[in-house]
This record gives sequence, structure tokens and C-alpha cells, in this order.
Amino acid sequence: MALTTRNADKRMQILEATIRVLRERGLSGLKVEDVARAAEVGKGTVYLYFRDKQDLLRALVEYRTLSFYRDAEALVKAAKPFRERLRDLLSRRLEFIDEWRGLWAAVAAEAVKEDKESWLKGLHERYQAILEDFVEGGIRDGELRADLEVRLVAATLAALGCAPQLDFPREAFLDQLVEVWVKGVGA
Amino acid sequence: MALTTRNADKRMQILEATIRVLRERGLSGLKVEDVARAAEVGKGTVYLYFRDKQDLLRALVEYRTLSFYRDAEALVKAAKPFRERLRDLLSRRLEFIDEWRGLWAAVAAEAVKEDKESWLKGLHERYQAILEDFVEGGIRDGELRADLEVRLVAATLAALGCAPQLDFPREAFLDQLVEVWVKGVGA
Amino acid sequence: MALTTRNADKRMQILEATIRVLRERGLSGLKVEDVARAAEVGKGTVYLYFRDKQDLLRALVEYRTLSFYRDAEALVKAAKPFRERLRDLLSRRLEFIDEWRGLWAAVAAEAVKEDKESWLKGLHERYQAILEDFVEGGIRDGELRADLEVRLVAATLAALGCAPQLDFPREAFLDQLVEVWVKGVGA
Amino acid sequence: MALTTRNADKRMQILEATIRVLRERGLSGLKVEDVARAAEVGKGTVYLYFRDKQDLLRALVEYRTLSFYRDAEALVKAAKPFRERLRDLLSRRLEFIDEWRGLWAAVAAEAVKEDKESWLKGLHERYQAILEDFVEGGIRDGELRADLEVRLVAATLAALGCAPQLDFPREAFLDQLVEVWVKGVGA
DNA sequence: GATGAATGAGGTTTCATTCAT
DNA sequence: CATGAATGAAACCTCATTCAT
Repeated sequence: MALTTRNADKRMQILEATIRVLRERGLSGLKVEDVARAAEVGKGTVYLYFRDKQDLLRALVEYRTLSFYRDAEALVKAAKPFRERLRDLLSRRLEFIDEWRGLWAAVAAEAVKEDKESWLKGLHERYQAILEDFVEGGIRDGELRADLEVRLVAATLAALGCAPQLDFPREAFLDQLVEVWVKGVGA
Repeated sequence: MALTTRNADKRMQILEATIRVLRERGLSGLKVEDVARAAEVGKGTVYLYFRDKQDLLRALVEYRTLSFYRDAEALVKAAKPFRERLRDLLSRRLEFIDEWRGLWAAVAAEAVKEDKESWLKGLHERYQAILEDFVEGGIRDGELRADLEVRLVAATLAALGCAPQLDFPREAFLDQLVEVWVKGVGA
Repeated sequence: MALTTRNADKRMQILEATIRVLRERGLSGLKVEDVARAAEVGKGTVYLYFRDKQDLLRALVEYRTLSFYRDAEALVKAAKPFRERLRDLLSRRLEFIDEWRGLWAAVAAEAVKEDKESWLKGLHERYQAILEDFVEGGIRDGELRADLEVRLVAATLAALGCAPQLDFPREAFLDQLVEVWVKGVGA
Repeated sequence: MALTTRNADKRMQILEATIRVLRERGLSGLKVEDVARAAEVGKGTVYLYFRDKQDLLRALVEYRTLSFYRDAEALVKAAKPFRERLRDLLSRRLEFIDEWRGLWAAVAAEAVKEDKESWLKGLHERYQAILEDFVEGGIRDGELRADLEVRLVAATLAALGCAPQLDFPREAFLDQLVEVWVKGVGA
């Protein structure tokens, strides 16, 4: 138990270190040795918790992505007005993208060499499902037009938020995004 | 002259091979030797046209990105209805994203180690400018609301198009994107 | 402690292997891989102890040269008659030159690309100082003429010993060298 | 004839360029391409005059070494006092060493991979012979002691002149060398 | 003859992975 | 369990050499 806990802690510690190094040094600068140093463990220890570097990356992608999905789900189901929930979702989405510095797809590609397509598709479907729920709820509540094709609209939401080089206030940008999308598909 | 032509041709040949290999093998699978083989030249020849691998990547990013910007500019300035121009733009954007398989940011990060920020910002500003032109034109023509803050709206357009795993017809998705955005900011 | 010892040992092991390979294969035949094999370590291990090949060469030049200087100093300060000390010095000098097979200058040139001049001068000054001490002692003891300019005479000693292709007994040659120089500057 | 002359010229031009590049860039910096540029010919042209790089180096070593021997022979046979002839010889010797920047042995080692020993010995014997002639002449003329073993004394002369880092006037150094040797073996 | 674009063998170096401690 | 010294496969890159023009 204590052991399991300590192990789980160290796993996390390594995963957190990994994304930190990734952000600082980029994908080609991501060395196992640096990850170990950043996690304050020995290099060999990384291999006690992950089969190899690819396994570490796969675990990282799943850890941060599922964490994002969990948050996204909670945010869109919160007891708040529709627009606020949308704004929270998009905000968290921008945060997610920023966390990866645009490297998500590249890391994901390294993380899984076989069955890549189905793995990616599986991940994305979970997000798509969350968004479809949100859209359906919006329609039910009269916030969104009833004649929309849910899957397509959810997809436009998923497609919203590629992080441009923001040289203006993030809040204003978020407001504008919400504004556009709500006007675009709102009732 | 003939030389310049041949040289320019071979440079292109290598760049085209590079993006092909990148798409097939991913970033970590991008070996100079494979690029050379794909371009049907010797390994050393790559180094006649590019200082090193980083230089090759930088040239590739610029080549494809500027090519995209050129097309984008032409498309939004075409003599067509506003919605069609928008659709063409978004279509080309999806194509651009698909071409890189989501690796654009990662490749760009490898391509430039110093002054990265200013280089990225410089590139993005060109795109932002094209979009601002488009938005301003739309306002002038009465297609878009006049009370919009041009830069923010252009930014929402830039943020539109992260390629999700499309499991429905691309055309329908594009139509929906256009629909949402035009409704969102249209007059 | 044990570590330091083991590390120092392995460093030495690699340096000894390097000069062995250098003598056998020449400068252009000096591959890091061969050095590693000769030192009975892996190729990568060499890079644990030396930043790169140039660093290895620099360390080698310093190691063998300082070792020679240390011996030279001890020999000229030994409690022996002047002529014997001179003979021991020249003998060690011939050994040093033979050890490098005439490649000292070439290896030194590879070993240091910047500040080469000051590095070489710095090294040589240590030798010159040892010789000047020896000459001064000789004058004090009445072995050498008192009207000599110490630095110049020390320099002639430094200039003595370019290894010709010896096709006669080394001992006789050494005796002759001693004879000439002592007659030349002796009291 | 004209052709032969032009060819011989171009050969020389390349050899002169080679030693220039060697002095400037060192042995590992000696690229055929740089030699060609320095000689103001095409890279392929070098291969019209020399079988390969090794052949170029062998020709260079022979060219400069035989040139030195020719000069040395003329200098020691000149109609001048003994000491002056000795001084001229040593002066030319220092010049020769300086010309190679200490790289003579290393270049010679690259220049000949097989029969290296006999080639080096053959070259050196020519120099030894010149020096023996000089010593014999000196004895005949009563300038040198008659009880000397000619070969050994000639060898000490050959061993004289390793170029130290001269930080005092070259002329004074030369005078001192002459002084020492003449005193050492003179009548 | 003269050229220099093209080549690829072969060198240097990195870094994921192992394993003895 | 944890470690990091050691390893060598595999990547990058150089440069001697060739050959079509």
C-alpha cells in the first residue's frame, strides 16, 4: 500500500518532469537522462517505471490528455450558464495546447508506433463525445439551434483553439471566441 | 543560369522528399539518409544544398509555410463571393495542417534553436496580416459586422481549423465551419 | 574515493591506449573507435572521460609532456655529476621524441584550435625554465663558463635532440651529444 | 614542350599551394578542395597531376626536402669561411623546420604508408651524407678536430635545430648554436 | 585538358538501454 | 529498490574521389 503509493508518486514525479523537460527543451531535446535529473531520480529508475522511452511518452500523453478530458467534462457539466461553461472549456483547451507548446501531435506520434491510428482515434473520440454531450445539452436547454447536426457542431468546437501567437490579451481573445461560436450556432 | 535552375530544382526535389519522409516516418524517423534516398540523390548532396539538418528543416518550414501564405492571400483576394473565399481559405488551411500531420510546431522547433520566438512571431504575423486584410475587406463589403475589432476576429479565424480526427465528410465539416464563423461575425 | 580512483584509472587507461594507437597507426589513423578497443572500453566510454577527440588529444599532449618535464626536472636536479645529469636529460629527451614518433607538434596542433600559440608557449616555457635552472646551476658549480647568456644557452640545449634516423648505437650518439655540448659551453 | 612546361608549372603551383594551406590550417585542416582553391585550379585538376592526396603529400615532402638538401649542399660548399658556412646551413635548417611548422614528420607519415621506414631512411641518408662531407672537409681544413668519428659528429649536427618557441632574436640564437657546436668539436 | 557537382565510405558523436553494485 | 557507469547501434556530417560536361 505504502509502497504502491510511493511508486505511484514516483511515476507521477517522472511524468511531471517529462513534460517540464519537453516544454523547455523540445522533443529532440528530450533525453531520458534529463528527465531523470529533473525528476530527481536516477536514470535507471525511469526504466523501473516505464518499459522504455516510448512507453514513457505514451503514458505522458495519456496522463495529460485524460486529465484534460476529465477537466473538460467537469467544466461543461458545471452548474453555470451555458456561455460560462463554454468559456471555461475553451480556456482549459488553450491551457492544454499551451502546456504542450504545440508538440502534442509529435509526441503522440513518437508514443505509439503501431495501431497509432486507432489509438489516436480512440483518444479523440472521448473528447468528441464530451463535446457532443455539451452540444446536445445546449440544444435541450434552448441555448443552441435545434436544427444542428450535433456531431458536426461538436467538431467545429474541437477545431476551435489552435493556439496562435497571441499578442493581445488572452481574456479578450477568449471572449471573442465564445462570442463567435455562440453567435454562430446559438439559438 | 542552367546551373541555377538545376540547383533550384534539386533544392526543391530535396525539400519535397523531406516532407514526404516526414509524413511517412514522423519527426524522429526523419533521417537525412532517407531524405536523400527519397530525393534520389546521395547523402552528401543534401549537404551541398543545406548546411545541416536544422537548416534543411528551417528551409522546409519556410518553403511550405510561405507557400501556404501565398495561396491563402490569393484565395482571399479572389473575385468570388465572401463565403466562397472563406471556404477556400479554410480548405487550404486544413490541407496545410494535414500536410504536416500536426508536426508543424515540432519541426519548427527543431528548425530554429535561437531567436525561435521572433522567427515564429514573424511567420505568424504574415498570416495574421492576410487574415486582417480579409476581415477588413469583409467589413467594407458589408459582409461582416462593422463593430468588430479586426485583430481579434482575424485571430479567431487563425484559431479555427485544428485538424480533429475527421470521421465524417470533409466537405460537410468545411461547410459547417464556414457557417459557424459567418453567422458568428457576419452582418 | 574508489570512484575517483577508478575514474582516474580509466582515464589513464584511455590515454595510454591513445598514444599506443597513435604510434602504431599515425595521426590520420587515430580513430576513437580504435582507441576504445585498445583501452578495452566501449566507444561511448571515451566520451565519458573526454568531451571530444580534440579534448582527448589535448589531455594526451599535456599528460605526456608534463610527465616528461617532471622527469627532466628530477633528472637535472639529481645528486650526480653534471655530465651525467646532462646525459640523463638528453636521454629522456630522445625517449620523449621517440615516444611521439615526431608527431608531437602535429598532435598538439589538433589538440588546441584556439589560443594555440599561448598554449604552446606556455608549455615550452616550463621546459625552458627547467633548462635555465640547469644551466645556472652548472655555472654556479663552475661546470659551465660564467660569461654565457643563460637563456640562449638553455635554448641551444632545447634545440638539441631532434631525432635523426639513428643507424648507430644510441649510447654512442648520446655520448657524442654530451661531449659536443659540454665542450661547447663548458668551463 | 610548352605543354610540359605549363604542366610542370601547374604541378608546382599546386605544391606551393599545398604547403601554404598546410601552414595555415594544419594537417587535419588540409583539404584537397582548399589546396585547389589556393592554387587557383579546379578540384579535379589536382587529380590530373597527382594520383591521390597521399601522392600529393609524398611529392610535397620530396619537393621541399630535396630543395632543402640542394640548398644545404650548396651552402656548405660555398667559398666562405667554415663558421659562415655552418651558420648558413643552420639558418637554412631553421627555415626548413619553420616552413613545416613542425609537421614534417606527420606529413611524411601520411605521405607514405608502405616502405615508410626505407623511404624515410633514404631521405635522411642524403642529408647525413651532406653533413658528413661538410664535417670531413672541416677536418681536412683543420677547422675540426681530427680524432672525431665523422658519422657521429654529423649526426649531432643533424640533431641540432629543433625549433623551440623562439622568444629571443633568431640571429643571436643562431650565433649561439654555431658557437656551441664549433667550440664543441672545433680544433 | 579542366572543372566542380555528386557521391558514399568512413569518421565522430549521441543517447536509449542495461546491469553490476 | 535505486543508481549511474558502461555500452554500441545508429545518427550526423565530412571530404577524398569520380566523371559528365
